[in-house]
Amino acid sequence: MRKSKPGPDEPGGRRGYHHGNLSEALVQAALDLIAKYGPAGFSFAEVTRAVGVSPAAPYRHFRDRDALMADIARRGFDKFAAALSAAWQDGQPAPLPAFKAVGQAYLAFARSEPAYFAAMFEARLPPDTSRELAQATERAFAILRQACEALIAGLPDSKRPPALMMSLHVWAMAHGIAALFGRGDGARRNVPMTPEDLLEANMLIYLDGLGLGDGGG
Amino acid sequence: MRKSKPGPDEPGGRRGYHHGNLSEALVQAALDLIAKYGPAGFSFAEVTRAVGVSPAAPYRHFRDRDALMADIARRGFDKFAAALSAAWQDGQPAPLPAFKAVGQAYLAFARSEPAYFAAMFEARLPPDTSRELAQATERAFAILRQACEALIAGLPDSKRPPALMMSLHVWAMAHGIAALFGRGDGARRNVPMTPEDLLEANMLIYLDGLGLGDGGG
DNA sequence: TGTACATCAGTGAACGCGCGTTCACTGATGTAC
DNA sequence: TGTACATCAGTGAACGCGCGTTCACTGATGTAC
Repeated sequence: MRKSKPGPDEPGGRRGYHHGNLSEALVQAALDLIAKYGPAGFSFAEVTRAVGVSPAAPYRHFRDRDALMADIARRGFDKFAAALSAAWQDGQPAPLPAFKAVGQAYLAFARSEPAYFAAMFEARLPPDTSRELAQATERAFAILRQACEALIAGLPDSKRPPALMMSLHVWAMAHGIAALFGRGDGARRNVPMTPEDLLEANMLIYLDGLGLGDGGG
Repeated sequence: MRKSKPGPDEPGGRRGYHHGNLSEALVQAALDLIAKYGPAGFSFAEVTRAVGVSPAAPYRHFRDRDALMADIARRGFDKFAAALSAAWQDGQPAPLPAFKAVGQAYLAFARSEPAYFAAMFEARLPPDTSRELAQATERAFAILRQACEALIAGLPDSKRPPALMMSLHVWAMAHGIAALFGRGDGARRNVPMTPEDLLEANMLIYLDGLGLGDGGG
């Protein structure tokens, strides 16, 4: 029922009904702290101080710290799915460039939303934390799979790799590069290539290996 | 100077000089806690209780919690380098199977040493934490690079990819699969392939793309 | 339109707890003579 | 071999602090009539 109430029309503005949109404000404050100190770097109490409410206030919205974290991760996967989907553009103008754009969108998300990324992948939330989180994760992965299926469609039947396997590979390559080299925070390693170039090359070589290279596809 | 003192000959045994090998014991206790609760899941105080010493004892060995964590990560990279090196076997009996073994060793390490793996990659230690840590990381990566160089050597000059780029790709692929699907703790995702099979296939397709496939190499 | 009431978001004080860190100390060990 | 001394790993008590969580409460809002 919580979700059925309309939010404030002006983003960030108060509506005058007590705090207005406390749960939203708590999420934003937690994101700021995660961006600065990592997913373990904030406390429930610290978040209430940042928002300017009493330490008991969040209990009206979240059972505990983990529930807040899970909600942040869920929102993160929703935004992530939207970003990947926007890059994919239903495979327009052509599957290959659209596919590359999805990979770049993965890195762009990790860099521009390090707090969401950390909540999604580094918060060590148990897999059964919430249905909403699992479903949001699934929706994001579905975009990758969709892009892989469209690319595979260009191959003759006998040379088609399993779409699930290919999408897991793509996820792993993008995630590996994002996790090791592409995070927005200071943990970046010193390598003489941008994560973007590194991933682009990795994808091209992989696609070549599948027979989907520029020449062969 | 701390390191010049000989450790106990019997592993885990006390030597009778006060605790004996407290810093070792602190590291082991911290590893147990990290394995259970993640890299943020232990406190200095908790570690002293597990070992059975006073809360002030660790200060003789580690400046603070972060210094202990950095030492654990450094030890982890040393063990990791040793594991990769043992799998590589100087490229014997042949570069390709030895190379595959390195990838499998990456996954085996992530699974069998989740606490070290978490300290190495998920503890968010600042990159300038310690020289020893940076050097140990470099030594582990050097094994990957060495394996890539040996494989590349089988290609004609004009078709050789840059060894650094290739080793970063290999690192990213192995790390992506380990991080998403191959950790020893409960965070595993439900996919219908083992991480080992997934990585093996990913590497083969990538090597095919480089012209290093079974047929072409 | 006006009033009485139900709802429930947020208050603020309180609690017990574990934390990191300090300090002067103790006592086992190693060694100089 | 024996003694006196220096070293330093570990003690244990103490501190102030921020934490999560509870509770009866208050007061703004929405609504029934």
